[in-house]
Amino acid sequence: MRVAELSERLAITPDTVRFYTRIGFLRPRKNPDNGYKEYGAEDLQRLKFILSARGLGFSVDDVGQILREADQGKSPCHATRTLMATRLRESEQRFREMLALRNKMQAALTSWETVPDCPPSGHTICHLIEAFSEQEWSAEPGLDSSTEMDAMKDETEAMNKVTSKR
Amino acid sequence: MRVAELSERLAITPDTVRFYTRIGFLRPRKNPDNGYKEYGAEDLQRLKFILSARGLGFSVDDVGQILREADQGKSPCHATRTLMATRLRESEQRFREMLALRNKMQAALTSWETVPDCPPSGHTICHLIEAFSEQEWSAEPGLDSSTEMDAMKDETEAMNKVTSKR
DNA sequence: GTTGACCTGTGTCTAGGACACAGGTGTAGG
DNA sequence: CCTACACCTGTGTCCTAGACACAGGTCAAC
Ligand SMILES: [Zn+2]
Ligand SMILES: [Zn+2]
Ligand SMILES: [Zn+2]
Ligand SMILES: [Zn+2]
Repeated sequence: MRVAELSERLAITPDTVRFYTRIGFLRPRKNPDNGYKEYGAEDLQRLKFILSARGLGFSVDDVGQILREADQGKSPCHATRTLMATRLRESEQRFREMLALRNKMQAALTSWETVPDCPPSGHTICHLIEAFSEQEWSAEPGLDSSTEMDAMKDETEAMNKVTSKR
Repeated sequence: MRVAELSERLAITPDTVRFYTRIGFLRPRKNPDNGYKEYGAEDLQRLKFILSARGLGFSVDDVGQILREADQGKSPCHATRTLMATRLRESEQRFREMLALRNKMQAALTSWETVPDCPPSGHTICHLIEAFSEQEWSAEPGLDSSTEMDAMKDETEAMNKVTSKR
């Protein structure tokens, strides 16, 4: 099996296979005739595992850690649990930030609907952006993350509703 | 004003100022005595603008486009509106993906609570990951994004509730 | 003059591949 | 046997948005 066949089998690009080869996750043997890399059944299994782990939110570094532990004959399960817990926490964090940003973007775009294009005067660069940011700095004096917390609560409710719906 | 003072004024790191200088967004004059970069009032204004735009979700490239247009004397408002609309759509997309991933991560971590650590057998790498992914592949046969759509609807409802709460 | 704290510009690094490119391989036709 | 041409391969570089390391310069105190 060469890169093309392996990548076709798992519905990924050859570049992804090359990448995991480059960082040492796959160990093909080098065909001495043409210098091409020949992948075996073990590489196929490893690549499947890598893709599964990546799809679950593990970083490439995490996968490397797990693979290394497994290669040494140790059970990587503890690392798996710990890393997943960490990644999930990080995910929540970014999720929260994205939610706040998304709301801000929507608010900006909506508020711009009633504002005409600003002429290119010298004392501003783009009034739309500058005005919205200024207004945001001056307004919302007591917004100490309590509304964010409410947002997160509603989020979670919605998500649980969805999850239990299956 | 040198990097330190400028960065201190806007509560950012000197590296950020250096970065925007490196890519040409700021144009300090070079002090011939010591080679240090001297920033003026215009740089301060531009940097404020850059930070506002970045905080609204524009990419650095977007900001460059807007700045270039403004420098040419043209009104960048149209570009601002168009780019923001695009960034908002992208944001929704990533938001949806993050939501799905987050649910998957939670489901995995929960399901692992009732499973013991797998011994390091030769035919698997980490049973936790492989079993969960397999189960996921085999289950959910008719999940053609309709449930995801429902999720998005609930998301939007929750968000609107939050937004209107202010 | 010298010590030492601080400051500066430049080069390199990050994650996860995507992309460009020069050259090799294989096969069909002549 | 040789060539044309499509496809394939490995390697090097690029992307975000800055963060970090580091050698050397600057400035005030002593
Ligand atoms: Zn004005
Ligand atoms: Zn404008
Ligand atoms: Zn087993
Ligand atoms: Zn395991």
